[in-house]
Amino acid sequence: MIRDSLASAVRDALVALAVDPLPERIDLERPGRREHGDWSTNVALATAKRAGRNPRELASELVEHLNVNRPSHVERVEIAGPGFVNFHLAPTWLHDVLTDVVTSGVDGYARSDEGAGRTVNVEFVSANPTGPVHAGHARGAAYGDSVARLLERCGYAVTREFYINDRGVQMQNFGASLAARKRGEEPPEDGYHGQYISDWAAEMPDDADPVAWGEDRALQDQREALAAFGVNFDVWYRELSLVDSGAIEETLAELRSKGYVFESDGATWLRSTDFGDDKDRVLVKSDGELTYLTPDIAYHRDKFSRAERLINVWGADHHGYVPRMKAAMAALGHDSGELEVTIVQLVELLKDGQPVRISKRSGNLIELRDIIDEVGADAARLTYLLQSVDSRQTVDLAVVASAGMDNPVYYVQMAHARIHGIARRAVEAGFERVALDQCDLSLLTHERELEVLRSLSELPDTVRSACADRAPHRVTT
RNA sequence: GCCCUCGUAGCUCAGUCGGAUAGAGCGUCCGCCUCCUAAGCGGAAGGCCACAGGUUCGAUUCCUGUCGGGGGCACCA
Repeated sequence: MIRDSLASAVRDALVALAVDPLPERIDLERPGRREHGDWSTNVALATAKRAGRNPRELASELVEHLNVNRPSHVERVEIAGPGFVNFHLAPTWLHDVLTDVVTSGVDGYARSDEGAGRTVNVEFVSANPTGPVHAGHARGAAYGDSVARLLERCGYAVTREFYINDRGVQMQNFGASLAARKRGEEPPEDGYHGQYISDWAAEMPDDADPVAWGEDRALQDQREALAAFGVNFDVWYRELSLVDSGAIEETLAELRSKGYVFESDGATWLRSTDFGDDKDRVLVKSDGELTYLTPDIAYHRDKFSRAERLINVWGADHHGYVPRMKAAMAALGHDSGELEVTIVQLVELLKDGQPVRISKRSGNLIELRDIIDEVGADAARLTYLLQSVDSRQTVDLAVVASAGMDNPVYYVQMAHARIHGIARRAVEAGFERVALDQCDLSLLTHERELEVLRSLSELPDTVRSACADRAPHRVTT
């Protein structure tokens, strides 16, 4: 809105000043310092060189022209620094922002349609179906869901997907552990030893298949815990369904027909080094068993048949796995970039100031459910989203649960309470709320009022960039 | 050893396509309760952007190297 009108005014000025070539884009940004005005452009710096002009002179001519032909709301235009052009605006431009916010509403403001309905599949959490969702999954859950929400806000058609690794030796260990507890015995050495195994075994009917029953039990538990966390998946995709549908064989056949598969040492290999991987990878082991990779390739192939773009949210311990999956997708003919993998760094959980060691073997783990019980789903989610997933995060549960100013969650809650307090007072005092177009917006001149409006004016850009960079922490900070 | 990632205020962290005097919260210090939540508000101090080079009008940002933290390097999943 205001940005467009300023940009077109700048463009007109450049034309009037016979600048050639004209820049393909005119950037208008909000200066960090108030004295640099409300909006600023570096266009003189950016175009002077190619147009054979002196930046400072060009800027000064621009300023002169713009002060004569002032766009609406503009009070004055100034030159600053090496050639920045700064616009100082009347508060009325922020009043327009308020009108825009109110008419667009909660669901309409800061929404964009740049996704244009393109399909994106966001896969996250994907915990093994051998136990509850635990603290190690929580950050990825909050992040993945928030990225999905941002994408939806920007007009993409999003599928939230959970991949279930229900094939392989871990499931057998899990089933054996349940069966052992059911018989009143200790689980096998390489089995699962958590308390939940005993609890679930007690629920298990005598005639149930421990593996199949256990998977359903685990998934039910995961689904409930994630829902309580505000995370709901559209698709729960079972690895076993790839076996049933023949997708794995199809995938192997396609890779083979494209010439990227070879036999060596009795095993079947993917020549992933053709696509940037640092070594070739085994698809079928010499004993005839599939590696973990092979069904996973088939799974991603299937996802590509359902969405134009894939986003995977993986834990830091999987980052070495990224090049081979990208290589496999390239072998199947997909452009790099159509598969994005976001690596979420680990969270160190502090309880009573001490790091909590999580061990799945011994069953010493903090469940997602425990965190929700302790601090609440909203507080936990916001805490995870306050920081870029690129860096390791330390979460102190005592702080998240605390009612003090060192807890940002609490700060937000208090602001919310206060706003409602003001509204309540207004009602008690007999004020009646009227439509915005019956209000005298020119009364909004206090610096604090303008500050709020300025923040609101930035929200659409914030959401857009948070979406484009898959960085929900831009919205929360 | 190789690869990825991070290193910014006392602490926890932002910093968008390379831009102006590097920002926020907490903590610290100073001030403020006689009606909108003191569960609060206002103000101040606080920086070798890990280090060394390079690229250019300009580098916290891009490139190379060094140091330090974390992670990964299977015919495991």
